[in-house]
Amino acid sequence: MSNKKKEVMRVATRLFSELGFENTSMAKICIEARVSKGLLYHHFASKKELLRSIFAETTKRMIEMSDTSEVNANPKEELVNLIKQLFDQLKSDKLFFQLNLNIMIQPSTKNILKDLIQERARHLLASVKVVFKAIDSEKHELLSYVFIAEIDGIALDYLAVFDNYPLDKLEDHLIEKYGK
Amino acid sequence: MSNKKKEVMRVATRLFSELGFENTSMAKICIEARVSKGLLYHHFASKKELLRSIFAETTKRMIEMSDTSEVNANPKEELVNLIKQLFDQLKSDKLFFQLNLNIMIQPSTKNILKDLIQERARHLLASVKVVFKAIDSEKHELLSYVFIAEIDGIALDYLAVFDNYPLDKLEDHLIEKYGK
Amino acid sequence: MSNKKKEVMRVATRLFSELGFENTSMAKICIEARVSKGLLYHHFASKKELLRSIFAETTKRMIEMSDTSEVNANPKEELVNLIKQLFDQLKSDKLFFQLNLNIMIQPSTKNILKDLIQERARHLLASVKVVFKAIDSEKHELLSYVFIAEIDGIALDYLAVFDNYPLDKLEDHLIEKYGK
Amino acid sequence: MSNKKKEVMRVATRLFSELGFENTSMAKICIEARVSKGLLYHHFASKKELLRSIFAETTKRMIEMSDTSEVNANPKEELVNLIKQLFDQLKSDKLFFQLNLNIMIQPSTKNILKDLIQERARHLLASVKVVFKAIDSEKHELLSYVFIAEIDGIALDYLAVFDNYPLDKLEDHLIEKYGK
DNA sequence: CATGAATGAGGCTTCATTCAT
DNA sequence: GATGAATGAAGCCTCATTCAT
Repeated sequence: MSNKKKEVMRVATRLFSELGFENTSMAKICIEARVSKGLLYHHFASKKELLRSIFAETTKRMIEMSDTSEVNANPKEELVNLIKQLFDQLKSDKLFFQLNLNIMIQPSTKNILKDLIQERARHLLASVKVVFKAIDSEKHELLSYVFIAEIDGIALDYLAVFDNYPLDKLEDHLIEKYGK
Repeated sequence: MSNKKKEVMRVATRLFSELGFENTSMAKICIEARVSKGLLYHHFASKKELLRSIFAETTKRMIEMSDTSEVNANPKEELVNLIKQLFDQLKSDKLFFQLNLNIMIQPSTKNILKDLIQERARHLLASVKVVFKAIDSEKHELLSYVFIAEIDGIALDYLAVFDNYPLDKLEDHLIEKYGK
Repeated sequence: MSNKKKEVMRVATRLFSELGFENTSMAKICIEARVSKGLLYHHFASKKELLRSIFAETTKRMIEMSDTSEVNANPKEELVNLIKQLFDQLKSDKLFFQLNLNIMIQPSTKNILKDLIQERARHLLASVKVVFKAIDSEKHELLSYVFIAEIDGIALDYLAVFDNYPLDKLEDHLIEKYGK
Repeated sequence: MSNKKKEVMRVATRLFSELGFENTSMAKICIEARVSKGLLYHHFASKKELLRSIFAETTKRMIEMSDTSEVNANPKEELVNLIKQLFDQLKSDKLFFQLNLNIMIQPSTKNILKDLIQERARHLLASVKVVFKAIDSEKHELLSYVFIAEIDGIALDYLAVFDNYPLDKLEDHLIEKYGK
């Protein structure tokens, strides 16, 4: 991928995160990426396609990351590691999580990304299920949904609902709960 | 409040939910509410004010509802009732929940509603705390945050992430977990 | 119809004629009509609708004109009058005829106006048929088509094909031919 | 002329016909002709030049065709043959005629082709005059103009004005009229 | 001959908001 | 309370053309 194309995606990701998809104009992206409108549309057919490219790229990276994480002998340890990893990301890249929540909820962007969201969700669920199957094979599906809901809910409350959210205490709580 | 003003709020709520705040024009609201632009701006100083009015009205209704729910002798029963009530609402008024998630996450609308969101969150947290205090006075704050995160996460996953979300199974699971 | 709306139609008609539909920007129409873009779109939903309005208005005027022309006792005299009238218009309002040829041939505009063109053509044919029926009841349909083709062909050749077109000689020729 | 250059002209002719000159982008021509933009501009200095090339090529073919038609002893038979030939072309290649009408009337394209249109018109008139001179030497010029107007008008009405145009009946009529 | 990244002006349209009536 | 004409900035996107490779 050409340098300028990458730079456009970088800038667009940041602006979509900070301002929201609808409030980020293609013109602003061009200016900040130091690129002409023509070039932007040379690489991305539309604003929607740009969003889809960003979302797909992100999903790809997520999947790669989870796939390369070594399979641990102990599933509970694995869960704890997963929790730590998620909370680290949440702390270090608030904007990125906000963007992802954002575009999955906003009706317009949600429709644009319908298929990609499904794909990502399926993959995430499958990954978590593998771990829970080793812990409780009977209720592993339900437990996976609960686990994901807890993480998503914490992210949502942390990013969008509460001021002074006790993120660290919640992390400790989850680690204790799932690590036994 | 005049009939036309109410109708405007009704229509705006629906359109904001269906299309998102940024994708709903004042013109569309006027047309669907059968009201002139002049009248709309007579009642609401701006689009932001309209959104704030809707959000505030919703918060007011939420608070009234939780305040009128009789104080139950048994806190666990109370929790179960709360869970049932929340899931019922979630099932019967998806769009409304979507709107609320939406505007709390979207950077632009979030800023418009900053104070109102805080107020609502504080109230919600306080209500839940009261219940958990009766169950486990030591960790009641943390448990309240977890409880809210679970509800929010389930709503989020149900509305925006998964297809075929097993909402009923999750409800049963929560009822069993919190009702002991 | 408000003054500004009429002015927009006047200006647009002139510019479409002079420059062609595709080469007339909405911005130019606004500037020359001294009207804001917002107002233009308040009155006309799109550039296509503006064109349709102009075409429909023109058709209306044409039909009114031909309907009010007194029914002449002598059909041949009537034909001669019709010819004179058409040539007068052709000479006095070249641009207007050019616009009409233009938009009926250009594929994009033709599609926009499909129904209106059909309607106008039907009316014109019917009017001419009435006259020819009184002259030659057997072949009146065919003769009407030929007559219209001659007029249209002359207009086309005069406006778009030949330099120094002998318009007056052709008028005299037609008058003699059809007036016997 | 290289294969790719020919292919570009073929594709451009078709697209100009189907969509109109203004609505056909150079990019689209490149895609459909499977040619890069660089190559297109290597062969044609500009979009205008491409149009001129197409128009000139067409004129050349027209002239060759009429020149190779053997000089017939009988001018009336020659006229009838000419009529048949024109109607055949009109039926078999509607789009091509539409393009030619199109670009001769559209103000922008008309200006681009001014000289080429004149040249073609002069040639056509001269050819027709030769035939009519043999029939009626006194009024041959006027009759030539009328004949051309009839053909052009019929083409125009057939292609752009009427639905269900009785093209065959008009052909028969002309054949009878001019063949005596 | 051939490619495709890159430009920047300009096109159509939408929109929140104001104001005279 | 109520109407709708009017504004002008800004948004997404298209396009002919150039140029380094």
